[in-house]
Amino acid sequence: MIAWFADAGRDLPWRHPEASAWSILVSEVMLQQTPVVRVLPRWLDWMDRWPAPADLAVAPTAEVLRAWDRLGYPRRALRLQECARAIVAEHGGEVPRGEDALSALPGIGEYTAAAVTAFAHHGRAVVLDTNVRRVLARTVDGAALPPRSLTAAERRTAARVLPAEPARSVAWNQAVMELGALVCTAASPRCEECPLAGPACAWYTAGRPPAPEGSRRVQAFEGTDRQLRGKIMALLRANDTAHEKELLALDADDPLRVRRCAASLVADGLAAADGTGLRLP
DNA sequence: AAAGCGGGGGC
DNA sequence: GCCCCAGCTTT
Repeated sequence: MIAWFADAGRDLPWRHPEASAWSILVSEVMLQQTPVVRVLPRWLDWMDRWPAPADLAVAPTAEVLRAWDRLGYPRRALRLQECARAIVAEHGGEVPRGEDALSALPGIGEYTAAAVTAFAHHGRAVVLDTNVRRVLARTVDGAALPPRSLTAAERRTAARVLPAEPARSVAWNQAVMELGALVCTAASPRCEECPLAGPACAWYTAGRPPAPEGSRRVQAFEGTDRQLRGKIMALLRANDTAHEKELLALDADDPLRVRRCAASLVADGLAAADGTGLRLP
């Protein structure tokens, strides 16, 4: 798998040796639930503008939200700025080492703390993202897909198969994640390209049995508050402000819903009240 | 453990 | 139209 990665792995800027720990942390936050191809241009622009935590810490939040653009889940942008401020205030402007210290930062959870430890600090950490979980579910458990939410059993499995030697564990984490992203994909895995196709993969050996019916249920999006919040944020990014009339026009049939979403954006710190309308914070 | 939280691209 | 994407936070 590590040999496969050396040959087939993508050349991504946050994987370059000169990438700072902060730039790697930023990439990990942007990549939370967002595909690489969509992150790439935003990350380049972001790191150009705010190369260090101290730069982002003092940036106007409205500008931060505009730079986040349409990466989705804009609360991540707020958390990232809070994270930068915490790093400046509590860690002298340097990304702290250790998963506990990292997890204590805003917007940094179990996965991101492990990923920063592995990829920025080259330490041994159990990195369990959606790709790693799927590869382990297939190779170790012979299942088409991992459980819906991360289980203790998955953590045990991952800890057991992770190489003991730190440098090798980093290479392993990088390789298995990339294998899941490029080859061992959720919908149509390319087993013919996979270095593990054969006895190394329990699922392949079992004849690639399908996942149980209805084991996945995606969140609805059309017509949800999430979608309307997104539309409101798009207005604010474009114009800085949105008048009440523009907001209500986003869902002419349900002014209550518009007000509810506007209020929730204010509560989240993503927008501020501006007369009867909204503006970026 | 489940729900809420964006947005876009692949099939 | 459905499914998925380098998850986190709150309930």
